[in-house]
Amino acid sequence: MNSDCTIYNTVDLISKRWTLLILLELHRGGGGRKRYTELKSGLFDISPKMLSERLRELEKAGMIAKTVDASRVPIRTDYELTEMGKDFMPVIRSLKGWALKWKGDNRVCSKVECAECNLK
Amino acid sequence: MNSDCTIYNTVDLISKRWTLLILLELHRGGGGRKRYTELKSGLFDISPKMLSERLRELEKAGMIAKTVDASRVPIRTDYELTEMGKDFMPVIRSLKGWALKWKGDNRVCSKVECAECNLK
DNA sequence: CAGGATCCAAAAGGATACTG
DNA sequence: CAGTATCCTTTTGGATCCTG
Repeated sequence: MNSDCTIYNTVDLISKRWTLLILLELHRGGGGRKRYTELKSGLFDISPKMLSERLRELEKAGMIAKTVDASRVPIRTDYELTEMGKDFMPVIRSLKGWALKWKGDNRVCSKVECAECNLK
Repeated sequence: MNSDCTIYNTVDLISKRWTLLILLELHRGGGGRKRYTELKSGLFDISPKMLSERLRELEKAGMIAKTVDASRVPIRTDYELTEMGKDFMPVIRSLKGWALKWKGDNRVCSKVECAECNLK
């Protein structure tokens, strides 16, 4: 369509399955670094293929940063939100506000561990 | 995943291809009613199947309203944003703000008629 | 542990023709 | 005009096994 349109490309990135959930997962509990396996169990149904694919996309987009510590065995990898990624949270918050206002009768799910709802 | 989670369901709705573009198209030029064909030519690459499918979804979600005037031939149909739909614009605006801040070097495409960028 | 490689099923989307 | 119906291609994603 308009592959040189920033808005369109942004929508294209964030509208992919799991993407928002991964960002929320990285934001959970005050942010900070999270391991691949940690993310994987937080998003408990995701396949390794999907997770690494999305992580690659998000890293390329500049929303997350990857740190590898190869000095130890096994290799340790961490992911965290960049400033750009953190700054995206208000967008999600805005979406949540809208949903709470207009879809309130469906109510936000009550599970404490629901990554989708876990945005303050 | 969590089909009873409002946030998740919202993301699921709006992240579908064309959905945001249709909303923007309905918002264009001060809002107001738009005909099916009008929308179709505004989103010039969309297939009739996609357009009617998305319109149905959005209507069901309560974001747009459909008006049919069968008293005349040919039948005239109009679509417009509901209050819920209009109230969604700040969410898109928030997304655009983020994109302009962080993806500014890619710049928003300059075409005046670009529906994606046409949000004030 | 942190993925990559493969294979396969399902869903999404496009093109086109048709209709009340 | 405002779609529906059909067919077919492409994409997406899940399951699983493998490896440095």
